[in-house]
Amino acid sequence: MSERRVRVRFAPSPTGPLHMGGVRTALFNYLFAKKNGGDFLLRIEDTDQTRYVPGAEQYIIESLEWCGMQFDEGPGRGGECGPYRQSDRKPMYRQYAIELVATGNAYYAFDTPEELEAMRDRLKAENASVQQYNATTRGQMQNSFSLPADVVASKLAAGEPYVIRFAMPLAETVEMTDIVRGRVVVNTRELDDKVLFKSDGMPTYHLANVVDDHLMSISHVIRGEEWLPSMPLHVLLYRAFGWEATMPEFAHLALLLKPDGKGKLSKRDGDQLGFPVFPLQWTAPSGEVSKGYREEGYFKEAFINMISLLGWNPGTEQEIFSLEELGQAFDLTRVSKSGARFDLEKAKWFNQQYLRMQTDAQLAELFASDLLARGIERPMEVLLEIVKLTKERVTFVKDFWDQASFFFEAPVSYDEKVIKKRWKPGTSAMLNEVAGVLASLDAFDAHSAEEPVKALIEAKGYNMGQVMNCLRLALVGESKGPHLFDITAIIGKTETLARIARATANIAEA
RNA sequence: GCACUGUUCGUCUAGAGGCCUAGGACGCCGGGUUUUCAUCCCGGUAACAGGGGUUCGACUCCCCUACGGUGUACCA
Repeated sequence: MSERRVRVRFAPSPTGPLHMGGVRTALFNYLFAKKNGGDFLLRIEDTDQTRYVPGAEQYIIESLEWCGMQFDEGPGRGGECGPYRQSDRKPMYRQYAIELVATGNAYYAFDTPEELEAMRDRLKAENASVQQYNATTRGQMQNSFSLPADVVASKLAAGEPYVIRFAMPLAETVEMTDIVRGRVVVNTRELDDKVLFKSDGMPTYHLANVVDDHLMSISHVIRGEEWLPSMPLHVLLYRAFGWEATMPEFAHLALLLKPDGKGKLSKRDGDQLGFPVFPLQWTAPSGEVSKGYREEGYFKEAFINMISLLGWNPGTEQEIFSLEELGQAFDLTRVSKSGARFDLEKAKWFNQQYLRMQTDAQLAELFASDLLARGIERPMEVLLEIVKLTKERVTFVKDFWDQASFFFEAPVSYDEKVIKKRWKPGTSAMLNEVAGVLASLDAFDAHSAEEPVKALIEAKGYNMGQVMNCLRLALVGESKGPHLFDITAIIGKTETLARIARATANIAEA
């Protein structure tokens, strides 16, 4: 058993963009594969053509790529067990369903949707505890267990629509082991005769999933908790096929919850929640656009790191992990049993941590493209200086503009609160004196400018705080930013003097 | 309704019967550094859902209740 090669798969259905919960499921699969030197496959489960959304599959692949989770086998990448899209595997499934019929584990059913509804209504009216197609009700329905063999044969020969249902045992205890939850016991009396093969010729999730996992030699099924209730069906299918010896181990992950604690996070939440639920921006066929972490300015490393710690922890106090490190540290047995709620503040903190890990040159490069979008171009040396001075006060690359726009544009307004507090009578005159000192300088680097200004303030007995803050107001427009003379050095003498002149001319003394 | 599943600070979590006066992180609050803002440093706030057992001893084991989640489709 322990000799078995680890092979896991992420098996989304292309009914829309992948949301962060899906990304986390993919990530845990990926990390488990890395940890165990195994394979990570991508399989597209598109057995429901009515829910197919154009672009969704591409979106899923792009998302995995952005996150750095390269799959070893999958659509567009190939592999020994292809194809990896269930619609492309369609011809393979029927024989498995028929095999189950032959062994008495499944049967043909001819009931129409109306008949099914009638059955459920009737059982409901009788106050039955369950309204299901199962061992006790199937005898009253239209199927190959209840109908005479010749009738069934003629219906099939006549091409009448049918489905193939699993014959769930009447009352049998199924004991299973889940890596996250431990032992799970269910009695089959609670389960129904699930449709395995649909009348449109496609398998349902249950059949396709089990058959493909078997054919692809999947060793561990790591999926969302919404599948926990169907684990017994799947286990029974493995038994019915005689594949129990190579049945994968199961691990059901607790779901990501909505921030208000009302249900699981779903695709439909879009960005109604005040934060993105998708890794990448998504434009629905309707034209509606949902935000993505990538477009919001998150580093993918921060996104992955943040998501990895939702429902898992390494057991140490380390919180910052590269994808590589996660692959070393990951352990399925340390996955928590309860659902996790995402915290935007923590996500921002992660991004800030990763932003600080970037080199100044990388940040300058990123800032440069942001500036370019604003029509601003500056030499890289200058941007490098600005980045060094402001990187400690930003969380996202896009924040650089808020923290550094005054390096490029003179303030258009002045913070009223600062004016009220600092711009006392005589301020303009003081600043003009400072301007006079600055105007006389030859060298204009931070040190050369700072010393004479301070000397002036001390010689005249001015209030250092008042002069400096007012000078900052003139240059920046508000009370923020790096060391004042680092600013003057970058914007230069001409611009510095111009801003002082404009401020003294425009700000009224309180 | 029924089945399954879960429940430690606001949030993510540590805790596998005595190491717990329940630890960390984010947030928040206070203080210090900074002539501004931010950073940084220091400190603080805040939780074992409730009730029964078992045990010398329960956050840890069992039962019940409450609350939450998922499932109950020819959807995945």
